[in-house]
Amino acid sequence: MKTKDKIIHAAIELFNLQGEQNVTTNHIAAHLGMSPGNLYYHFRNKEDIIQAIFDRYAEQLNLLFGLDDNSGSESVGGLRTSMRYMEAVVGLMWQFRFIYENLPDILSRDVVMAEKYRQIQEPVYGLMTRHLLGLRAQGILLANDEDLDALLHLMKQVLIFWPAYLHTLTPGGNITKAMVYGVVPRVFFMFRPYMAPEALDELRQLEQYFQDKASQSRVKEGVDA
Amino acid sequence: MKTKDKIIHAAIELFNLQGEQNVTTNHIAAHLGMSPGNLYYHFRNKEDIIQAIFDRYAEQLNLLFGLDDNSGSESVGGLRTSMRYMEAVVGLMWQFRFIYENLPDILSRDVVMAEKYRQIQEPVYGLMTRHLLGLRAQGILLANDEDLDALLHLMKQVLIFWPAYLHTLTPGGNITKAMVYGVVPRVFFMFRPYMAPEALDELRQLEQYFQDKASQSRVKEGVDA
DNA sequence: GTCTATACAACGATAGAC
DNA sequence: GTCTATCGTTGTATAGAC
Repeated sequence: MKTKDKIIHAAIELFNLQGEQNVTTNHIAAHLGMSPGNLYYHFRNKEDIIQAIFDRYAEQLNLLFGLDDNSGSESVGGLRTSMRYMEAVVGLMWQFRFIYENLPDILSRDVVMAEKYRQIQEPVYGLMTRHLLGLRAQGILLANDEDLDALLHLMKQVLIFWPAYLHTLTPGGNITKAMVYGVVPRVFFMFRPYMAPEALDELRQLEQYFQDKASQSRVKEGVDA
Repeated sequence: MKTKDKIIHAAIELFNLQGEQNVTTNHIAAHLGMSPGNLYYHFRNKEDIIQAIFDRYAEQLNLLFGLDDNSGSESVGGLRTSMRYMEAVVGLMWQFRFIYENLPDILSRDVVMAEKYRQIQEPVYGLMTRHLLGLRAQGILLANDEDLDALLHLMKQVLIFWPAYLHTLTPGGNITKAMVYGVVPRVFFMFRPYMAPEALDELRQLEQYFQDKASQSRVKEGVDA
């Protein structure tokens, strides 16, 4: 693994564990048994490191949501696809939780990153809009345009700030992957009043699936920290 | 006005305007045309100032939610009371928005404040639980215990992180009071599927009331910054 | 590429005169 | 109560040898 990658990796780990603001460039270097000077050979400054992490985040996001394949054949998908999206979100939320935990702070400190963030998120919400419209076309979701939009934005806010919310609830401040999975039933709860009765059964199954996931990761907690 | 109060006042203003972490004790002193030494005569350190602000916040919260009057005569109230609560929340969110905008950060930096925060919030959510149960008893709200609890926690998260969410949406990062009012229709939207049909009309009136409020403050924007 | 050593700036906080 | 002056610490970042 290249030194640059090692630094990025260590930075993510320390940021997640101790909070981005509590981790200095010296900490990162020390954690790698490396001199601060060496770190600055590979990165201009701390912001530069965070930006590199953001790029990784964007990469994974595009990959998981299939935003790269410009094959034009975007599968609308049913509730199974919704589930895949939720898994992607939860995975990213865990992997890059320091971003979610201090979003306003990180964005307000660097205008470039704020712009980058919005450009990363935008296509995802385009995709989600099309996905919800698809669910409605299939008769799974029963809602007018206005309600669909409200649901989308509500979901957006709840998802983005879920790690931050967990952070305020836990005294020590350390959240677990199982806790992150806890957002799924909440999102489903918001959609339930708008689900077609026939689809409720499948939704229940998906909810069960996520509950199992949550307990699985509760067992192997710390392994994939 | 006593110097101590002036400092608190200035601190709140600067924190709200520029973000708590971007405001140093020197900035506060300079803003008041005062020496740093003088500021430190009145407060032991920066945390001390923030704690004082927290105490003010708690005071106002207790006042607005009537948590002081231990007369035992807690009026359960209908939707008009819900409205009063919403106004209280929005008002506090605006007045102390820097707290809401960087909650995880502020709490993680100071364990004492984290505990204080939880002790401030707790009775409010007790009150809100009783209020929602009251609405159900009056036939305004139709939901089982589980759904009521889910609604409460969802509302809690949406409200607390509304200013932070707005912060991520606005490029400059400066939010307005009118924008803060925007959370009200979202909260109402979450409850709508569980409202009794007879109550929907009154809900619509309340929504109109808040829309007017929002445009009013849009006009006098900056006056009560 | 990596190290040691160090410059530099910012901020928090204090001492002591008035 | 308020000032001026200043210290100490910490974190960012660079210079220059290896």
